[in-house]
Amino acid sequence: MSEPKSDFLRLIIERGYLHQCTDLDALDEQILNGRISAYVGYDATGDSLHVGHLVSIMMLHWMQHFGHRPITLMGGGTTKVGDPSGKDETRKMLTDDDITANIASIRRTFENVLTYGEDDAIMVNNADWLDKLEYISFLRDVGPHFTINRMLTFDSVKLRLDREQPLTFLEFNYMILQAYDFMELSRRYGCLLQMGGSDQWGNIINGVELTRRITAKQVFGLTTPLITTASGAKMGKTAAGAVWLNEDRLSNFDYWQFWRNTEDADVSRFLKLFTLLPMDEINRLSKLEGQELNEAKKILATEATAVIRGRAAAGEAAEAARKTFEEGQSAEGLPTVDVPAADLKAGIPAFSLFQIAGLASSGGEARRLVRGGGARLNDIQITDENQMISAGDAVQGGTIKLSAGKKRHILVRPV
RNA sequence: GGAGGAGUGCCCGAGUGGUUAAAGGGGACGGACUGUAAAUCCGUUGGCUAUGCCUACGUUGGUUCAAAUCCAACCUCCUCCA
Repeated sequence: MSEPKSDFLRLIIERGYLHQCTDLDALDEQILNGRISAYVGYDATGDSLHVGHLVSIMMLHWMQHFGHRPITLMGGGTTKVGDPSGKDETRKMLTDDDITANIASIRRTFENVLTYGEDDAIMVNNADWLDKLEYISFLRDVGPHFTINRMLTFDSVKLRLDREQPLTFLEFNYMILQAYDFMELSRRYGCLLQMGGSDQWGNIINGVELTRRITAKQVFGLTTPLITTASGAKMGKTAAGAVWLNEDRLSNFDYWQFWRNTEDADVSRFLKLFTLLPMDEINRLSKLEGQELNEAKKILATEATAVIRGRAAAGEAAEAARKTFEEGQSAEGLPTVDVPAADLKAGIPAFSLFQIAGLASSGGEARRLVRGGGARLNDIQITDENQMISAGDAVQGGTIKLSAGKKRHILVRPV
């Protein structure tokens, strides 16, 4: 395949977003011909996406950047069915209310990255059409285009069957519905392209083929690589769990810290994937070595945070980090936990307060933290796990700073 | 349907009557060293109203002073045969 001519494809290749594409040359031509619409589907199982979704979100952003129309498809309908990919167990069923709330919550993240509007990015919910499907007519329209033989060869199905894990008929239908989504988006919005992670390749292909067979239109699929860290770990796993994109799940400070703690070997790649910095700037930063590379990491952290949390939030997080780590003082931008003033007045044992602050998941863990010498109160090491901490320990600003290790800091605020 | 094997802590995996909250490894957390990196080294790693108590080795019941370990039934998975 020749070097693409469109800015969009050139950029995503240069920045490392491309894994596979159904027909790169033809897609390139379509993009050159004018504005296209492209979509990525997101599950509505949770109330926030996490960094694992970030690559595809960036793709949507770049789409819009180059004047195309990104569509965020929320799986309000498919979530009721459950994607069997990569799972051995059937998911618990969510209610319509849960799903609606999840979609609203996820949308808040997207609003920082995309511009929504009549003629801009749109968010659609596949429940809008899936909920209304009539079984027999749906079967007659779509059913003939899928053979069971082929469906059984798809990894999402095959893996489950190979392990003799139950796969319900409900879940078995997931891939058909996802394929149907693509066709529906093609019909409704002239959507030409579906993007997604490499694990979605099979599902995407189904949509491309179904659309071709029923509407005789060529649509395209494009996948992004699975991003792992240089050490081989899947990205975005921390002790606290996933690295959430929603602020109410993970503070701006902690989100910034996640990027700040990137391994040296990942800095260049992550700058390309997760920031909007121009390539010559990234190339310059990538040349930094040793201690200087820390500057690149700070830029990575701030820029990556700015994309998802906004420029202001990124700046505050960077400033809070600077004060905390470079000047060693407690800063306002640190994550804060509210504790009833009455409780604090009476005094709370140190181990208990660490647990309340979320720095330890159990009292025992908090006690161990203290015993190991990793617990600090207002930057002074705590030696007695039962030490009472009370309102009198509040410093300027009326908050109490707790630290677990060198990197995790929390301000406790009496309310 | 028949024969055999297996189910252990977050994960992998050792353990075949008491000294087992359960070896070892991974992961994670803390400490040292650094650059808020990696690598390395040290420590910790079920819960609690905590020098004690409670809960844990697929499930339920049983034997025993004492069970992850023995017995029975059941559930699940793997291999071979039909």
